[in-house]
Amino acid sequence: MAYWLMKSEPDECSIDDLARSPNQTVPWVGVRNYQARNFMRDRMLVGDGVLFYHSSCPEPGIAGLAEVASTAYPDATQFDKKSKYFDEAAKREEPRWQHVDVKLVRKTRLLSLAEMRNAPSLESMVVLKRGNRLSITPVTPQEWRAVLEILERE
DNA sequence: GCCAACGTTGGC
DNA sequence: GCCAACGTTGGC
Repeated sequence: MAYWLMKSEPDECSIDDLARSPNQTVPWVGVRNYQARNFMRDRMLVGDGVLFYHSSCPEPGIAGLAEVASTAYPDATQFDKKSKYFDEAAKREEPRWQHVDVKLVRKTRLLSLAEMRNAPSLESMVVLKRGNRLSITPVTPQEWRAVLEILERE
């Protein structure tokens, strides 16, 4: 059992969008970074914990808890010329991009980026490291518990 | 809109 | 393999 933080722009898919999706599940399409892809392809298992994070928005932060709901499979948008995620270098017989499905566990209060930065127990989180831009980052069990503990305080 | 940080591309 | 140029991310 592993834990992850996954960034989503609320304009694209917010925690409420996730809650309204069929089975409260969305395919995590559009990742076009090899390191993030490799996490999904090589390390994610069904049931892994996910911190659902809102990025590139007025109030960035953790907006809910989710879980990995599938192992990785090819991202259809890489072959779709009309998609903004189209990748003309991707071949059907050798898909370059893969993704997992993510299912809502529960919406939480927003644990803002500022509050995350202020929490000593979250200091080691990869997502808070200077210059980090990865949209998917590993979370340690200790960090996961610390996030839950902070959320339970209110 | 700015800009730091980092990833990717492509010439050599 | 090096590295400059360029593109993207994402907080502010």
